[in-house]
Amino acid sequence: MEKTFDAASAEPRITAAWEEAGAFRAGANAKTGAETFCIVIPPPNVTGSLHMGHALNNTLQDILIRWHRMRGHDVLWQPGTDHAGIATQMVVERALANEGNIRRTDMGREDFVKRVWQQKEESEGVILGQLKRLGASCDWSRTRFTMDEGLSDAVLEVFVALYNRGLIYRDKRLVNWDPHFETAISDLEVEQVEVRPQKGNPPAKPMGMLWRFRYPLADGATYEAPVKWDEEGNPTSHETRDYIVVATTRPETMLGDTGVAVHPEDARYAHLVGRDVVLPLVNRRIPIVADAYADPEQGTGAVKITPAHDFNDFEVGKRAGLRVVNVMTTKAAMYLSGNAEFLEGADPEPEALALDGLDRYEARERIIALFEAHGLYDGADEHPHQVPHGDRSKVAIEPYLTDQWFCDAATLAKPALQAVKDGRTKFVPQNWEKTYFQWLDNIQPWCISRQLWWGHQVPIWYGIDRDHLKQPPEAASGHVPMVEFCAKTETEALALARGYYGDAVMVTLDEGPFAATGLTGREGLTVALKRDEDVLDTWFSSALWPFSTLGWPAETEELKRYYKTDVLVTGFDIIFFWVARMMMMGLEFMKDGDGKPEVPFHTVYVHALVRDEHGKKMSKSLGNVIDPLELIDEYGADAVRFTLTSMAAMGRDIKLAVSRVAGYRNFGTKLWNAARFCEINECRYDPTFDPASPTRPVNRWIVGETARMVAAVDAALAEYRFNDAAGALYDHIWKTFCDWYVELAKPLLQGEDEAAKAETRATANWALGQIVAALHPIMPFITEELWSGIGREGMCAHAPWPTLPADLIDETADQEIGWTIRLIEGVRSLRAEMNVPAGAQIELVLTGHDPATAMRLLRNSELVQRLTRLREVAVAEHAPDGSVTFAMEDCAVNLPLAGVIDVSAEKARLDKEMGKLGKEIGGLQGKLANEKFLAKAPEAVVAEQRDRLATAEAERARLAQAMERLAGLSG
RNA sequence: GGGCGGUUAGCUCAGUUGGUAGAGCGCCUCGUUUACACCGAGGAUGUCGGGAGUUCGAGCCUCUCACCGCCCACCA
Repeated sequence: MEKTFDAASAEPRITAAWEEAGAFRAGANAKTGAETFCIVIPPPNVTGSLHMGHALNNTLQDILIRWHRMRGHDVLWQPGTDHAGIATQMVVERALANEGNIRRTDMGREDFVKRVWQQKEESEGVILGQLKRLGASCDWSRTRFTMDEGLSDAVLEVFVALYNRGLIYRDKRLVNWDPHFETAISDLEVEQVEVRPQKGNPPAKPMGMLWRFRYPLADGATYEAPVKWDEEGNPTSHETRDYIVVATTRPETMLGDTGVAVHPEDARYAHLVGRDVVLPLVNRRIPIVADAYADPEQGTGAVKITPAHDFNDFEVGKRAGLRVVNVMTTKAAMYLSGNAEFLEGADPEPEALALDGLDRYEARERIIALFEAHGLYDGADEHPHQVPHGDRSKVAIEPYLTDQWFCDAATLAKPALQAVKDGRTKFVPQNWEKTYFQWLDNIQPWCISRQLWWGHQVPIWYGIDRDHLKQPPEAASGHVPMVEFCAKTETEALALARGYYGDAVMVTLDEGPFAATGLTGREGLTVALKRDEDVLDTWFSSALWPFSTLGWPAETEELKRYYKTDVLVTGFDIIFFWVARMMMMGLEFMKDGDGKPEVPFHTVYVHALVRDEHGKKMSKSLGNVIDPLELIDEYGADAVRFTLTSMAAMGRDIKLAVSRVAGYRNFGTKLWNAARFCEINECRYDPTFDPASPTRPVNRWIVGETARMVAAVDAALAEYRFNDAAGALYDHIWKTFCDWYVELAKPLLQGEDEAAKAETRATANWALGQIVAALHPIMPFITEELWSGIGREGMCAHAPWPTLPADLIDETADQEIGWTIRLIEGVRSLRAEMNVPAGAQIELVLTGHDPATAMRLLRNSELVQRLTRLREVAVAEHAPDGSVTFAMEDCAVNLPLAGVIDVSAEKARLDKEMGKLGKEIGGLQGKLANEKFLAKAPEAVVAEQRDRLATAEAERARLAQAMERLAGLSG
């Protein structure tokens, strides 16, 4: 064996061997009749590359998967990738721009989508290859893609079913509009960003301010407005005004104002309710209305109402019957000329019309200036506030009135809530349930349509309402009522349409671009159906992942066998996006054996997010990404995996320290060299070895320690305490096995007693085999290499998981070895403290012991001598003069150092030790003198304190004796 | 505004039913004795954020304050 494990060369070789053997196929290594264990991977974006979050997420899944597979369960880890609508479209558009400024719109939809597929084919292998480099043991033969044929079929099936159940519907309402991507997005894809007034004069962008504008009352009306108040808030002076002041953070939307609202009980304005104002610049008469939404404490108490560009205003407008006037394009530029809504009832100033086509921020600046020029500007205050932004585009979203498809999430949420309340699905850690409940309790309709080209196209075809078929085209040029045909295929849609129109009408498909006004029925009897151009939210298909990947809607063997799946492993950032929606869809479409709705998984394990050193989410745009592949290159996948596993306990953030990766690489090397040691000492594999058979305490001890370690790992993994599993392995391997067992075994392995040697060799190999197997789920590569290296047959990935009965733990051997270790540590410590030269051969004299202790020492004297470099070990009545001494619970250990010893230093040392013991004894005595403690504490605790006191007192007595001896010497 | 976390050694963090405070890294001393210098031996370092309470006993439970962070909703 080499001195170190060469991860860079071994990992690809091992990966290939696993693949060739089909080691990760569903059911591989399963015992007959074994229980199933299934995880569906959170599908990475098809154009993505492995980041730290993936590395953590997939390491944890792989640990569970490998653990169960080794235990002989029927395991499936279902892999795949996500088409990731907006993200992928963005990637391809950027690539197109780099290639020479071709825009998506110049290419046309068909060519563009073709181009995205091409990109998908190119990059899918990248992310999957990276998962393989991490060691992920998915059943790669079952890899799926959210837009492949089968999964698309599932999407259609679900859409049509939900449509027919009335749970998907089309609605015209305000949505979050992303002006960059020119699509609607869901509430979840919006993030609030605080905006503050920008520095500079003039500021780069007018924002973070609250501007006040005067809206003149119509017909020259005036009123007395209070301008000063006394301490009790009663007005003391008034002025005559012919205007009302409104305050806004979004001046540009004033072009679409259709009202001004005041609170019904606001005395300042009550008399104005019902009157009109003339909207400046636009010259549109708009009413002053009373609505409780207007907050007298906010701004001026009078609020401009723009139903087309604000969610609250939209509601106010509905209540007050106000018009909805959209003044922006899909790119959030001003849309004025040729905008019939805007022009109706208005007589815009030329300088207002000049704003047409301007970006909203530029328009804002110009409008403020126009108000100033017209003498209607009433000042402004700094007003930092939150502005919604698109999470992908990072631009401010615009509330926008459009037709969109919605999913009735509130209805679907009910069973999803109940399932968690009933414990049919559990969150680990449990506190995430609260987050889940909170969101589902307040869930809004889910906007599922996107105005993108990359995704599952909405399976809806439109045809003109049959009662309007006979109208001449010119009469139908406005809003023509349409009917929807929802079907999985064109053929089915045509059939539905034929049923609707009857035999007298010819129904065809129109492949041309969609336009609502073009949907006229042909005079005579032909209707051309047009398909809805929108695609579905990516998460719509992701929501089906746990059953669509298993073959649904076909009733496959895998679906029967592996649904419901076992545990979903994910970060908390997608509980809403993904977990909740999988719950909804699973419960809506899947049934258990009794025909009852079935959850997609019984456990959701929520892990932390890997963040940068400042606790920020790693992201390309921030440039704070640590690339897991670079870490794998440098330290190997095992080290990266072990690092992430050992940090899995952290609450919400993992701040990655590269130094730890190096440390765990060293840990692998340590194990590697322990295996080398065994090889050099001919510790060969003995298939007939029975771990209960060793007779030497050292061997019995390591068997017991191994059993303890495996039990700890099992218990930890069963409760998803990954870091505890890693910790148990780390301690056992480094401290117990390498630091102590290997050292304690050396005398036996290198001694003359052939029987002891044979037993130790077999035990060492056995213990190493257990270690390698138990470590495999976390460090699959080095363990796979070692498995054959220590003479085992087959793959470590299919090795039987260690099962060690607790009766392998031998208390007697534990005590003997534990005592010996403490003795060795004591001697070493004393030698170091006394500055005894490393080469100095000194002796040890035991005093104050009973015969059993003496025997114990003599049984282990060879070990003790060797590990502490002693010339001789002896027992005596009295310590030799000039000894330094330390106390154990059942003896005093003396090292005669005549001539070397510094008497006063030794006295000081003993003083210090006795002081420490005295303090402990004082505390224990106090406790044991406390009647309440004796009365109320459990007996075991009281007994433990008594033992501890006795030990401490005995040790102090031994040190006191040593002190007396020293007193007889000079110094 | 609602909710959830965090505050433990110089740094990054563990600490599972309350019962002698731990790890890794870093630091100091010694050491290349044939598994390993990606190493070994020894060592130093903590009013467990502040305060109060419950308890025989609190890092852990309760209350409160402070600071840091996240999520949700919303403030024209």
